[in-house]
Amino acid sequence: MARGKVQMRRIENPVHRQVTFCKRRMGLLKKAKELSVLCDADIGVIVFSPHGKIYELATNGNMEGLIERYKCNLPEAQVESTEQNIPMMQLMSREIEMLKNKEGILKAANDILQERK
Amino acid sequence: MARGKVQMRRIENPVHRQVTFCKRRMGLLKKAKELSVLCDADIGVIVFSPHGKIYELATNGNMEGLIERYKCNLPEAQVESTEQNIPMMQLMSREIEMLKNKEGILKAANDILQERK
DNA sequence: AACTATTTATAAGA
DNA sequence: TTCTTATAAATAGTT
Repeated sequence: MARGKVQMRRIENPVHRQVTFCKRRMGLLKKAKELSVLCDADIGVIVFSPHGKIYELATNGNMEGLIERYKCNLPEAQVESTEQNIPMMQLMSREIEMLKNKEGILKAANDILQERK
Repeated sequence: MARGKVQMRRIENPVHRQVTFCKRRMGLLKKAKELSVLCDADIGVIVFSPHGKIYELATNGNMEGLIERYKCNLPEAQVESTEQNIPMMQLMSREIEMLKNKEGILKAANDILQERK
């Protein structure tokens, strides 16, 4: 956003990524607080870093309460949502599968380009 | 933030407040998406409007899962985290990270090839 | 962590 | 709500 546009994709350089994460995370939480104050809204933000560290903001000071309120307002059927009961391991399995698929697609694209060269 | 600074307090004019709510809400969600993509983070945002309407974003596409993950990582909850699953979860975390790195390398290779073409 | 050149977000107006 | 535009704010690259 400054001194050059940024491409909307994962920053590969770990140092650069960490710095940007820190800067933008602060920016995001600031924006959330501002929206909350200016417009009288309740806002919850949860951020999981790539390494699993959690950063959070609940403008009403209570994330648990905010989550409860969120769940109470979900369309009826979701109370017994299966998603809620899916163990973490299953979620991770899905992510791994998705990433492997992506990898396959990228490799294929790569191969095609190399042949043309 | 433009054509005049804004005071950090509730906007009293209802029309003005509604317009600002709409604009800034979109801005907040955009920022959250950007942070997620650039820095490989999972982010959940829940916004309750003053009238109780809910706006939400879960960058992994699943707010329920994100909330579960959040709850699992709360200090109180960590006690009941079954030790049995920890080693497997760590292995899976590593695999996910490795796959993401691979993805980045492949994308970069792809870009280089495309430029040469 | 601080500094700026730029990009982005957005307040006010239409 | 949507568009425009002047200006405030955020931030990418650098030191």
